[in-house]
Amino acid sequence: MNTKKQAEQILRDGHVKPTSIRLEVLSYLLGTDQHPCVDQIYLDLKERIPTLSKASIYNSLHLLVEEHIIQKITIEDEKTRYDADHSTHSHFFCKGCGQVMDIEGLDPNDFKSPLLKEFEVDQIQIYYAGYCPACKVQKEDKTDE
Amino acid sequence: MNTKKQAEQILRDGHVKPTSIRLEVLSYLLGTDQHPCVDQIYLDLKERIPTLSKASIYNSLHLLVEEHIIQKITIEDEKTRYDADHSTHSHFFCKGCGQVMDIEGLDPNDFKSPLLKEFEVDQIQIYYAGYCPACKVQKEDKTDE
DNA sequence: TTATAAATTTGTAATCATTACAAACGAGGT
DNA sequence: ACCTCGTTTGTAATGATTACAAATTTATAA
Repeated sequence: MNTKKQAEQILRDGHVKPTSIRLEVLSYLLGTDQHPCVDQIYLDLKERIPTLSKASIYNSLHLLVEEHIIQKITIEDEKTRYDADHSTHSHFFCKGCGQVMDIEGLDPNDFKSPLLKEFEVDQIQIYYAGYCPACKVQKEDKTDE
Repeated sequence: MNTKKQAEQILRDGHVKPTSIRLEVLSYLLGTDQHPCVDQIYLDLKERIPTLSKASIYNSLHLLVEEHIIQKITIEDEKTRYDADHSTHSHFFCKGCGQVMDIEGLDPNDFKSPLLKEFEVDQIQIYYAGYCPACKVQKEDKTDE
């Protein structure tokens, strides 16, 4: 559970200088499955690093995305979320609780349309929207109370 | 090729009052495969309707999305695009020319992960990012000239 | 260690898409 | 023609993101 060590290794492997803020941001992302937005990352890290600036979060995130170490999730249009897992997997956005969760169990090769033969595909993002199990039940029970 | 008539029919079928701006917006979307953003729609329609306000474009688009007549495309994070085709199909975003194009030839049923059994899935969006055939060639030829 | 250069981080101001909202407008019914 | 209600408009507010210069830290060389 040493995300700091893990982060340092990933940065070195990617030939990105492991500065303090980069380590903090990547380590934070490695330690959560919540797909946080910039504000969430900022507020949580700010508690331990009072001098932290939001611009630094943006700097680090942009660099990490460019270097393909993390990925952007643009499932909602108001704000961008970030994910330390840059492999091809899909996300579910719950309209009820607003959470974004990982959906596994899909083979990325299923998404290679023959129409893409002539394209260079760098990234595949699959988004589902709807209601997660908990919110679905709650919605159906809205006749009570 | 009468997108105005088509738009009117779709609005009536969806029990949405076919006001002038709604007809203009839906008709515009039906007549293009460019997945335009709000500004594009606004600028193009403004030429024929000088009194047009951007707020009206937002009003109409929001209503049409709510009524499932069109769909939002949030493949880029700076701006939202819109598509009159609300069926499940995928989009390719070209990092070279910035275009968003439709990719057909994928069966939506392939995307039903067993993990989603307990979920209520309202929408599936599949995004590819990379380089389209034209931009791919151009990129590879960058040694010339 | 100290001096110097380079990169990073910070704070603030600017930008830009989107939202909020009140006033003006327009179609349908009386 | 008048009234009413929903639509459209214009403008101001919001909020995420970007730009950028100053302050700070890190790396390098003497």
